[in-house]
Amino acid sequence: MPPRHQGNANTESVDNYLKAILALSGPEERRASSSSLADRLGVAQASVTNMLQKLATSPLSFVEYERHRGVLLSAAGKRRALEVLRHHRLIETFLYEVLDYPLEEVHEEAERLEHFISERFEERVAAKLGNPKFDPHGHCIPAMDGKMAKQASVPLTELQEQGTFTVDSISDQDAPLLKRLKAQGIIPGARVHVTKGGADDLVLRTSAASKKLHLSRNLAAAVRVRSAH
Amino acid sequence: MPPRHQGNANTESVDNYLKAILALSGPEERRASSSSLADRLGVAQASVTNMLQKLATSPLSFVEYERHRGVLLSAAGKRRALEVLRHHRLIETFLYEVLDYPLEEVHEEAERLEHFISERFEERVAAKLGNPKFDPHGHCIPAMDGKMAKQASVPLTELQEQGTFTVDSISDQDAPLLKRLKAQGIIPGARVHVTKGGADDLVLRTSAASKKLHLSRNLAAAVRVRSAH
DNA sequence: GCCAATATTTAGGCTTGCCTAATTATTAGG
DNA sequence: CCTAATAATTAGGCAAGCCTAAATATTGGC
Repeated sequence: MPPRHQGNANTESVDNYLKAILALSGPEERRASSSSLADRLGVAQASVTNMLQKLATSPLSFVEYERHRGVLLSAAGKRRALEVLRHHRLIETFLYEVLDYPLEEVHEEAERLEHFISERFEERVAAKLGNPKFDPHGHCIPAMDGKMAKQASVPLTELQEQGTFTVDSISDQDAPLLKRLKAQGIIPGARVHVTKGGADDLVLRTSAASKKLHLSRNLAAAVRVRSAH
Repeated sequence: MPPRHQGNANTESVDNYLKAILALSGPEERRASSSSLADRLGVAQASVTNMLQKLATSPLSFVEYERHRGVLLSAAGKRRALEVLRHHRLIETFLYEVLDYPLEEVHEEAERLEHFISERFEERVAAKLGNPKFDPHGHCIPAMDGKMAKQASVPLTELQEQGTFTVDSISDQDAPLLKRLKAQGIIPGARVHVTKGGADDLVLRTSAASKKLHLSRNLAAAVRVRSAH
C-alpha cells in the first residue's frame, strides 16, 4: 500500500511539538519562539524551523506560524495537544493508582506511551479510574472535549504573604527533585505553613513532620499552592 | 547529543522482524525465508533482504543469515524476540483482565504497545496479574528468562480422531474471526465434542450451547485443542 | 539610527526503513 | 540436464526528522 502521505499526520514527533507549544504558550496563549521550542524539545533550532514550516503548510494546519515571529496553536492544534495531554495524565494516574508506580516514575513512562494508546485504551482507563479530574502531580486532566479547569494556584516562589496553604501540584519535570519533595511530605493535598517567604530560602512546616523545612529555590519553584480552603 | 548509532538498536521495526522470524521458525527452529517474512510483515521482499543484511552485520548479531538461504535467530535474537512476545502477551492479559477489553481487541493494542513499555511496566503488570502463564487466547507467556512451555495441542484441522477435547488456544490474528469463535463459546478452556472430522466441515458441540456447530476450515484452523484432561 | 549580539532561517547532509524495477540465484518439470 | 518459473538480491529513490554550518533578521545599547 502506498504511504498515506496526508500532509503531516499525527506522528510522535508532531505530537511532541504541539504539546511543547501548548506548554510554552501558557494560559495567555503567547506565541512560542523557535529557540524556546528547541530548548524544550532538545533538538536543534533548525529542526524546529523545519518542523514548524511543515506543520504550517500541512492541510491539517495545526499551527499559525510566521517567520521570525514564533508560533501559535490553531484550534485543531490545540485540540490535538490537549488530547495528548489527556492521554499523558490519564496514563500517569493509571500507573500510580492501578500499577502502584512510585510517583516520580510515572512521568517518563507516560511520556512514551501517550503517543501510542488507542481511543479505546483512553476510554477504558478513564472508566477504570472513574473519570479522574487530576493526575497524581495535581495537574488537571483535560476532559474529552478538551475543556480544562483554570489554574488558581501560585508557585511557592511567587508567594506574596506567609500563612497556611494547600499544595496544589508539583512539577513532573525532574524525577529526583520530585522524589525529594515527596520524601518531605510535599505532595498534592498536603497542608503547608509558610513562615518565611524569602525567594532563596523558603521556610515551612508540613502537617506530617512538625520540623521546619528549608526549601531551595529549585524545590520551591516546583511546588504550586492555593489558599488552604 | 550524537545519535547512539550502536549498529542496530532495538527499534520497533527490528523487534517486528525478530518476532516474525520467531513465529515462522516454529518450535523446530526452521530457517525463515525472505518471502515468508515479507508476507507476514506486509513489506516488500527487498525491504526484508535489506533488513536481514543489516541485522546480520550489526554487532548485536540478532540473526544468522545466509544469502538465498533464509534466516535464523541467534541466541540474542531469540532472547529479544521472546521478551517482546512476553510484553505482548502480558499486555493482552492486562487489557483483558484489568481493563475489560473485548477479547478480539486486545491483540491490536498489544501489537502497538509491546514496543514501548519499560521493564518497570512489565514487572508491575506481571505482579498485578500474579505472574500469569497464559494470555487470554490461551497462548503461553514466556517467563522472564525466556523459558516457555512446549505446546502439546493440535489444530482442529489436524485432528485424527473424533472425541472430546479442551480448547487450548485460539488464534489472535484475525479479530472478526475471533469474535465469531467467541460468540460460539469456543474460547480457551471450553470443552468441545467433535463428531465429524472432515477437513472442510467440522461438526462439533460445545458444552455451552447444545446445538451442533459447523466450523469452516477458516475457523477450525484458528482453534487448537488438547485431550480433555 | 546604527551596529553588535542574538535569534532565526536556509542549505546541504545523514540514518532509518520503506518502495519499485531490474537483475541474478535457485529450483522444479519435462 | 536444461529451461522456465519462482525466489532473492541489487540498484536507485523517497519521506521523516534530525544534524551542522552559513547566511540573514531582529533587537537592544549607545
